[in-house]
Amino acid sequence: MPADGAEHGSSTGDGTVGKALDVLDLVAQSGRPVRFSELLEHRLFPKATLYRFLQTLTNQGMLSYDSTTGNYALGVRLVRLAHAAWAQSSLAPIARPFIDTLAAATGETVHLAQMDQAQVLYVDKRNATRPVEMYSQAGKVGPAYCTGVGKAMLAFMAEPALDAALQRQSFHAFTPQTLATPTALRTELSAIRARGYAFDREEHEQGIICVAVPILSRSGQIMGAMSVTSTTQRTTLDALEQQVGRIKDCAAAISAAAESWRFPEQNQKGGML
Amino acid sequence: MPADGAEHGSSTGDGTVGKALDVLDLVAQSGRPVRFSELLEHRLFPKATLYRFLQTLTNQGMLSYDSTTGNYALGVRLVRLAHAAWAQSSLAPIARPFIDTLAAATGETVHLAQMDQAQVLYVDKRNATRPVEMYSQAGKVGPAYCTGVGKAMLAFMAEPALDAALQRQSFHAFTPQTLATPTALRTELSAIRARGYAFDREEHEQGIICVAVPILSRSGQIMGAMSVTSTTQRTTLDALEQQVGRIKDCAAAISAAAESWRFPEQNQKGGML
DNA sequence: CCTAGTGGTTCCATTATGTGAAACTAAGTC
DNA sequence: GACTTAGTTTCACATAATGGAACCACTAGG
Repeated sequence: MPADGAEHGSSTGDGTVGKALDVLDLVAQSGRPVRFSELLEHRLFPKATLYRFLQTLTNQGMLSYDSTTGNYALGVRLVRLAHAAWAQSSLAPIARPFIDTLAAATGETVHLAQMDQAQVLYVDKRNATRPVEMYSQAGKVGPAYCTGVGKAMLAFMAEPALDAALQRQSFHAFTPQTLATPTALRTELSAIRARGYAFDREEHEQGIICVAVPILSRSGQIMGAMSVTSTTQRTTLDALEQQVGRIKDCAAAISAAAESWRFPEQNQKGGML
Repeated sequence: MPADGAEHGSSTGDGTVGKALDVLDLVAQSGRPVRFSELLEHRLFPKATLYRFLQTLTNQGMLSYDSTTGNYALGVRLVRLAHAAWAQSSLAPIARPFIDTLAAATGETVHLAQMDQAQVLYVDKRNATRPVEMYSQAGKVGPAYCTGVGKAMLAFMAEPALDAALQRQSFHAFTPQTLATPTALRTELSAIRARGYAFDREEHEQGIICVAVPILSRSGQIMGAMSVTSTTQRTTLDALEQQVGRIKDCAAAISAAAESWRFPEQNQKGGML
């Protein structure tokens, strides 16, 4: 019984379906339409096997195939599925109004993120100046160990899941400030847990700082995190920290909204809240 | 669920992977987190089989499972994949600047759509007057036979594909103006082919009109379509038709951009354009 | 306390399915 | 015309999916 934690087998784990999804990832990772032979070079599967997977996935609309160039690309069916995923499994639709308000109030960039495969997945973003850019921004992934939202979420994960997640961090030192070892990170995480929110002290990108708070369910489960981000030119960490009350209020509001959400249709049966 | 459009390729066709994806669709269709038993009621698979698929998909992050409520929902991994799909297989990223310009110039709503499983998939949208509401629109699907973009694309499809697509239209008469038979539609399609662009004469929604043009590749392949949409209150079809030159220019520009795109990295090897 | 019912999980013999080396075709190249 | 390189098909074989049935874990009711 795989509890709902942030645990994913990923690597060619569960049977045929898992393998097929690996192929999907392979195409996604390459970031552009790719030829059969290019995919083959990853040595993930033998020729015939890979071929069969590509056929199947194309058939299913998960991949598209351009017969003139011989290129495989991710299929539009994914966009359709993602639309549904977005609506039902991410915090984004619930959080939207709150994030709008926060972005307007702070005048800074606001990120909403969730955990996916031990990485940070940005599910929404408000850039005070520019309007939102759908899948171009949302859907992006980033490292967990060196971003504000990432650390905020890690800090409030249960031990077994946390352990698994830490195992999968790359601990690449993007900047001199990056906490590039598991121990350093663990120390930081308990500080965050005590403090209730996290900082990004230019750990991922030079000049970029943020303050991030976790979004917890009533039962204490980590659902996501949000951050207010800025640059060292525009402001300081201390100044950002002034906003923390506001941000926590916003997170609490999102959490409450998510709680009472519990999906309309469902209540008709039995109010098992 | 048979509101509009055609049933999609469910058919439980290609092996295990296809079946697993059907389960994914099942969850997507329900539009909210669902219980095991609810999914079971669709009688798509026997108990044990369905259970195994849900396990696998959850493991893979394609579904998420909330252990407190026992609900399955679409997983965030889909959002990540969609991000990639968006970037590599849809016209949206290429078309964006052109669409921006067009929306600004016309002051009307602009849609960018592609064909997915014989239905129209909106991959981008600009609403000139109000702030952009892309989240709610991009990823949405609509019927092909009674929308401007749908007809524009159908009109320029090759016969075998067109035939298959028509087979899958529901031909539900949304309004009195809807072309609700294959023959009526085919007549309209050849008119569109001759004219070079399509109208929507309140065929899908009362009061909504649009003019749509196909986006064709150099080789004549249909890549997508775009439309300028308005209401009968604000304007008339004749007035919209005035814009057609502008729209066609925009479509041509997008096509050209897509052509020259051909994905950077790729040219290094052999210029097989 | 027992019994029936519901919703979910696990077993395991059966067999369908996926597997992949190798053979084959198509299209260039020298 | 011999020689690559890229993609497709075949087929004997073994793995992996299948699903009926048994098995919990609860809850309700008697």
